[in-house]
Amino acid sequence: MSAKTKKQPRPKARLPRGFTDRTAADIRATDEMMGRIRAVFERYGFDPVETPAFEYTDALGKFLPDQDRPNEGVFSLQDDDEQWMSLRYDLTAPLARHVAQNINRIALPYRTYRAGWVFRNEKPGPGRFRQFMQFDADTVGAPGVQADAEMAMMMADTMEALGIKRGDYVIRVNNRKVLDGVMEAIGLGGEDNAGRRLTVLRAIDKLDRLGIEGVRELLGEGRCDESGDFTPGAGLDRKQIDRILSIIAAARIHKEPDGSKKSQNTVDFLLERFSDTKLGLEGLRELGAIGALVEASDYASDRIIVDPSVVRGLEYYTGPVYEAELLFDVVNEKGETVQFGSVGGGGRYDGLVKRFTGQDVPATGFSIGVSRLMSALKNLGKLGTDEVVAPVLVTVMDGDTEALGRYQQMTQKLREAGIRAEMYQGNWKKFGNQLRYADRRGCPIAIIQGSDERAAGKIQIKDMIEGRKEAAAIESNEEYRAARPGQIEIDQDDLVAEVMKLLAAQAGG
RNA sequence: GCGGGCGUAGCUCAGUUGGUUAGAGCGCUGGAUUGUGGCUCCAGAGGUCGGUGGUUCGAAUCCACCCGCUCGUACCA
Repeated sequence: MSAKTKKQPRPKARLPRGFTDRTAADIRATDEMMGRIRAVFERYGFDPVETPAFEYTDALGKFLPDQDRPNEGVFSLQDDDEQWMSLRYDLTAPLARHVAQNINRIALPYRTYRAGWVFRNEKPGPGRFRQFMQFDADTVGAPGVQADAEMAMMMADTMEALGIKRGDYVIRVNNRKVLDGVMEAIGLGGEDNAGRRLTVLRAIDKLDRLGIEGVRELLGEGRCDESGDFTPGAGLDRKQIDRILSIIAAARIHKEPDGSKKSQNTVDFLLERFSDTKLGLEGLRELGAIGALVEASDYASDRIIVDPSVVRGLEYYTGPVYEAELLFDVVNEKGETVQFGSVGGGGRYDGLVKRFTGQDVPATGFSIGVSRLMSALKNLGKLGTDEVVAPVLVTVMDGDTEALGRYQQMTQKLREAGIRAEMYQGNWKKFGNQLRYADRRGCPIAIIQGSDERAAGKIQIKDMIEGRKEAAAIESNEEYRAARPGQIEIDQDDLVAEVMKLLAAQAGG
């Protein structure tokens, strides 16, 4: 036996991990969601703009393309001119590139939105994919906190446009300057401590999952998880830890529902204790201004609140940061309760355009995790309830060209009347298979015309839904096959009218 | 990265103390029941037993290493 006759191994039908196929229901649900989000953004006066999935790697971030791969975390490849290109990992960095490149043509402040797939080359997990969709809005060239306040309000409106009730979500607002100020005050300022500051921020970011005690461990010596793995901490002493914990606890202290003053109370509380650095004071004043702005439009207390524990994407944010959080529990397919937490967030990134142009172009924006939010909404029953009706199936009794032409003509007539319709394309010789197909596909109606009906100028139309009910009572096979449940005979000239009538009756009942 | 669990047909799994051509159910395809969804019956396709090396007369089974999946943890501009 030569190698030629040896069977070649077949490729395995499998997806790269962290990627997923989208079903018809997912696609339709996403389209519906995106339509609602878009309507809100348009109403706020934002215009769409789109950038491609690939960017030159240096435009995305901070990398040196002189290694085998520019950076973990992004998918990169080398173009035929040996330049490194990467798939975008968010929509903000490409927007900064677009604005920098077209700065002379764009009227600032530039209010813009876009949706698109982003890619992260990271280890995936449940609900975490390596390709997912984001929907972003940004205001570029707006230095004032009113732009940040408006973003938070638009996020709130978007949540409600998606059917999430007030009280089922909250927009939390913080300011990076506040935490930076505190860290400066406890001796973590300066270049030397950049690494420790990052460790501190990461520890705070885990508050939701690990609780206050877990964060305390991570701020100190470190934490040992249940698998025995040890995470080194920031190595702060007790006084420093208490100082940081007291600020992130401030939001909880002011959780009593005493109405619209909540955010102002939090800010006042923080001003009393944490205004010992210039940076921190500036941050708190900005937070106070945002609180006053959202309160003026009546978004305070139950929709947008100040919360000093919000950290967000650490690298490029320079001022206010905000995060949309779902407050209800979601039960997944396995019946487990999942806390969805953050479904979107953003903040001010004053330095991103400057990377390209050297000029200050302050900007603020946010991103909605469409895929994540969709699975939450799906579980909540807010989407996919009104299903698309499957097509009417025109069955095939005779497979010669002339007969096929007649069936095709019926199908076209239905389509011309605006009815979803298809002619059976499988093995027509097994009529049972045709109805089985119609059944599984969820077809509402099957159209049947054999030689008997044709000779009489008739057509049988079968109500698949009614037929299923009637068939359930039948036991013997002979009877079952003879019964033709749910079926009526009509004049073939009345096909379209009768189908429309039946569809309307099904939709009504 | 680190730690735990798991790899046999498209899916869910069985496979004796190591023993001959590796099985089942579901699904798929074709057929029977005059031209009707469920039911029943017949037939068929589908497997480098995750990979490589070793022990052995003989390995899906035992050993080593590797790979993959999965859960936790870390990372996530």
